[in-house]
Amino acid sequence: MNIESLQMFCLVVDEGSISQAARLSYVSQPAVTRQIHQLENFYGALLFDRTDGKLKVTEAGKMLYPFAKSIVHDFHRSKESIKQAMGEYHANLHVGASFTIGEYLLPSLLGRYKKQTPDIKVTLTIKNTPGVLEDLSNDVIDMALVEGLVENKEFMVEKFADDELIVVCSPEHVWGEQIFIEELINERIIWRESGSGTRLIVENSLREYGILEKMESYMELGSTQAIKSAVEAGLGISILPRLTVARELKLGLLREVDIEGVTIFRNLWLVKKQQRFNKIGVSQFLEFIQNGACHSSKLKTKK
Amino acid sequence: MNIESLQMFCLVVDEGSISQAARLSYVSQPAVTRQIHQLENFYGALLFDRTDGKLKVTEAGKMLYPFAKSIVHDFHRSKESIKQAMGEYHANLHVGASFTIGEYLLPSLLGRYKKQTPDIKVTLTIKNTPGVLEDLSNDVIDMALVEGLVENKEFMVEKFADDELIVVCSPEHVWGEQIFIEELINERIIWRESGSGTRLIVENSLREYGILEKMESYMELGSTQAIKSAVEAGLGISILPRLTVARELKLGLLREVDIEGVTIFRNLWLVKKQQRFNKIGVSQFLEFIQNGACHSSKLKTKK
DNA sequence: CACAGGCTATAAGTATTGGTTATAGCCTAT
DNA sequence: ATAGGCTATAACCAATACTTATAGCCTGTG
Repeated sequence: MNIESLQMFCLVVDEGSISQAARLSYVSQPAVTRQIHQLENFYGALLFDRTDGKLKVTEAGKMLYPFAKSIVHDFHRSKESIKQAMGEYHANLHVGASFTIGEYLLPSLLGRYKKQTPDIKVTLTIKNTPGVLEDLSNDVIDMALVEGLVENKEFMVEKFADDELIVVCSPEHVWGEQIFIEELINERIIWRESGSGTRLIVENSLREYGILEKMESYMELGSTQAIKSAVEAGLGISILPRLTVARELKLGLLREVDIEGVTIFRNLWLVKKQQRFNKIGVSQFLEFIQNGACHSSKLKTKK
Repeated sequence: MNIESLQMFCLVVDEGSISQAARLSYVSQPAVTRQIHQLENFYGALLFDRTDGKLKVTEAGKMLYPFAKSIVHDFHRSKESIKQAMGEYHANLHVGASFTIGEYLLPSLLGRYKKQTPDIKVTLTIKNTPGVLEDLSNDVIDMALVEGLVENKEFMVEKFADDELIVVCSPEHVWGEQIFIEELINERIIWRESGSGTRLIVENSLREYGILEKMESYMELGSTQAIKSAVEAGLGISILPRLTVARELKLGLLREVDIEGVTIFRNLWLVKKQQRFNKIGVSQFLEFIQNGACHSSKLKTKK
C-alpha cells in the first residue's frame, strides 16, 4: 500500500472532493479516483458514498481517516528525522502564542532559545487563544503557549511558567509600597472587559477575600495597553499581569503595590498535540522550557 | 512509498539479513534488496552498512526504524479496524499474565469478559513477569497483567485490582479467628524463597511493625502450591495472597486468621504498550476492568 | 425545459514499478 | 583451494500508475 494514497485519501476527505484534491496535488483527476479505488479495493469497503452526485465519507472512511493521518504524519516525521541526521534539514519550529504571551514574554524567550540552538529556525504566530488552538489542531503550528487551561483529549498540556497579577498605580498615587486588601474597595479600578480570562482570575481571587462585592466597577477598557495608559495618567489603578507591565515598572511609569498577604498567580500553559513523534526542535524546546528558562521570579523588579 | 517496503525494512533490521527476511516473506532475495534500495534512494541515506560482508544498520537506519514500526503498526490496526466495522473481523485479544494472576484470577475474569463480549476471542499466555513483559514488548501479547510495578517508558501501567496477603494456618491450629501481630513471632512460618515479590511485600510490612527482626526463618519453599500443602499438613503457617488460597479456604483445607489492626495489600497491574491506536478489544477490556470487574472484596470468604 | 458547468467513472495508451530467475562478486570457514 | 553463505546487478515479464479523452450524472440558470 502506498502512503501517498493514504495522504491523498486524507486530502479528499478534507476537501470533500476528488477533483479538488487532484487540483491541489497537481495530478489528473482519474489518478486520484484510482488511488481511492485502490484503497477501497484493499480495505474491502467503500470509503465514499457517491449516490446523488455528492461525495460523502462512509463509516469505513471515517474509521480509516485517523489511521491514515497518523501514518502520513509519521512518514513526514521520518523524512525530517533522517534529513536532520544527514545535516540537510533545518527544522522550522512554528510556535503559536496568545497576545499577552506572544507580545510580552516570547520575544526574549525565543531569543534565548535561538541563542542556545541556532540551527533551528523559529516562527512565531500571535493570535487569540482559540485561534492559536485551532492552528494547533490543524497542524499549522507545532506548539502553543497560552494562558487559559485547555481541556481537550487531543492535546497535551503542561505548565511552563506562571505569572503574577499585581496592583499597579501611577507613581503619584498616595499609596506606599504595601496596602491592605480592604484599601482597594474605594479605589477607582480599571478593569478589562468582562469575559477576559485575566479579569476572571482577579475577580475570583477578590471574591475569596469577600471584597469583590463591595467594589464598584469604575471603568472597563478593551486592551491592556489602554489600561496601562489610563493608570499612567492617574485615572485609577488596575490589577495586571506582571509580564505586561514589567517595562513600565522599570521605567518608573507605573508603580507596583503589594497587597499584604495576597498574591494572585495564574499559570501559563504549553500545549502540543498528543503524538508519538515530535517534530525536530519541539523536544529541545520542551527541554529548554522545563529547565527553568522561564520563571516569574526573573521578571520581578523588586529590590 | 510502500508500507510493505517499510515493513520489509523492519524485518531486515530484526533479522539482520536480507536473505533471511526474503525467506521469511516467501519472496526472492533481489526483491528485498530492491525494496531496501528504494528506501535508501527515497530517504537519500544508506540504511545499512555493507562493508566487510556484514549487514550493519546505519545511524539513518536506526533513526528510521521506530517510524517504520509505527507506520506498519498503524497500518495493521487500520485494516483490523475497518474489517471489524464491516463485521468481518473477530478480534483475538492476546493477554499475558504472571503465574499467580494467570492461574488464580484470570480464569474467572476472562470467563466473565467473554460472557459480556462473546465476539472477541481471548488467548491467555502465562509466564513469569519478565517473560510476560518481553512478550508485550515484542507485540506477542496485547496486554499484560502482573503483580510487580513496572517502570518502563514504553509501557502504560494501571492498577486494575488489589490482592490481600493473609495469614493462613491449618484448620487444627490453636489460633482463633484473630491474633495480635506479636503472636506471629514464635510461629513456624513458611516463606517463599528470598527475592520473590510476595515475600518482599510481607517482609516490608512486618518490618514496619518491628517484628520481622524477631522472627526466625523456619522453612522456604519455591512454589505457592508447596507452601499450601505444607500449611495444610500442619507444618507451619504462612502469609499468602488471598487469591491463591480462596479455594482452600472455602473447602476448609486452610483457615484464615486476621491480624488485629493489620492488613497487607499489594496492587495488581495492567500493562500495555503506550500507543495511539489500541487493538480492537483492548479498549473494551480496559473498560471492563475499570468498571470494577475485579475487586479483592469479591474474593473474600468472610461471614 | 434545455443546457452549461461542475462532478466522478471508465477506457486506452504509455511509463514506471515490483516481482521473477540467472549470475557475478565478496567473505568466511573448512 | 574451495564450498557455501551473503548482497548486488542484469534481463525479463506482469502489474501498477500515470496520462488524455470521454461518458454519464447532477445542479443551477436562463
